[in-house]
Amino acid sequence: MEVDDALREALRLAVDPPDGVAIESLRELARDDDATEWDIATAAEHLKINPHTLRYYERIGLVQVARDNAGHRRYDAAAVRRLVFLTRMRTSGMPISDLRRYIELVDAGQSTVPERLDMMLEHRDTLRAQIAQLQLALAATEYKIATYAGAPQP
Amino acid sequence: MEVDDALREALRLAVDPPDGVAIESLRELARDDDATEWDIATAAEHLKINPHTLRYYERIGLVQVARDNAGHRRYDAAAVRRLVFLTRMRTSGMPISDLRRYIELVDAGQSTVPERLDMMLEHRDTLRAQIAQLQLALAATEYKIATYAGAPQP
DNA sequence: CTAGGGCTGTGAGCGCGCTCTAATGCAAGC
DNA sequence: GCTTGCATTAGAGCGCGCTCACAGCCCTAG
Repeated sequence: MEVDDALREALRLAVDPPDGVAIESLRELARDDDATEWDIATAAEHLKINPHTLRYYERIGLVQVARDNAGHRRYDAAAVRRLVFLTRMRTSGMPISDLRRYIELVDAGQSTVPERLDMMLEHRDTLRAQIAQLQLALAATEYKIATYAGAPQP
Repeated sequence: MEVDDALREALRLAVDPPDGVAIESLRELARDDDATEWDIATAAEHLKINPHTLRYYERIGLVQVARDNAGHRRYDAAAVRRLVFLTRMRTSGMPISDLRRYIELVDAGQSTVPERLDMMLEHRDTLRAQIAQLQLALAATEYKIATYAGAPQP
């Protein structure tokens, strides 16, 4: 069947790892180069988010950030690590309300580990479902591309 | 290195295909069972979107839907197929403005195939990037899970 | 000493994509 | 015939997550 072949090909393209996730991107999660002390502009640049958003996150209690003697924010390694995690969770669709809850738990100490684990397990499910969705969308897109490119003006 | 092992494991979990995308989910894209004639409630149920949203999509020109003699919407196979595609694109983050443009092109006929192809190619890039992002988020989540579950109250 | 630029906090504004409201209408069942 | 229920339309409203505006402060360069 011709259509089935096209579908299978679209599926293959959609599911095959695109270009490999670099392990370096992960290492930062465990890293601890405690020399960093960034101002808000630098932090925003590295995290690729708007400085306004950084202030906003602090306002709603997602991070605490120390000030220098001019009253300006100084982002240390711990703050940056937390923000990396937060932005990862945000870009993967975790709502701010959940993040506030999670941070609340983190700040409450070790006794909250079980609930945090629950949250992460749930988010893992969400992520898997989301990835599956995106792979379907990718397959649909590949299919359209094949249709459009394969037979130019039929 | 212990940390590296944990990272690699998290990565493996994140990138390995979770439970396989069913090819059946794709087949509907090419299907043509022209017997379908759904009212808005049925269509909404099948597409898993709010009836209000269906009306909204029609209002902004994403689909045209015929009426029965009571003036109620009747979704035929063509409309449903288009809506399946539209919702897939929506859930994968394509903005409504782009979808309007795309539909405009589709309705304008074969001569717009090259531009449609461009749009799909661009969306494919977006999707791949998005999936990569999600896999990073998933890896981060797996890492947290491993931390929380692996060493209960260290 | 002064001007400029970038920071500060806080409240308001905004864009997106729905989602609901309100007024009205048709159609089947009792 | 009347009620019940789901449909219709256009327009208003809303929740989320930023994003910006404003007024004031501090530091540095000239």
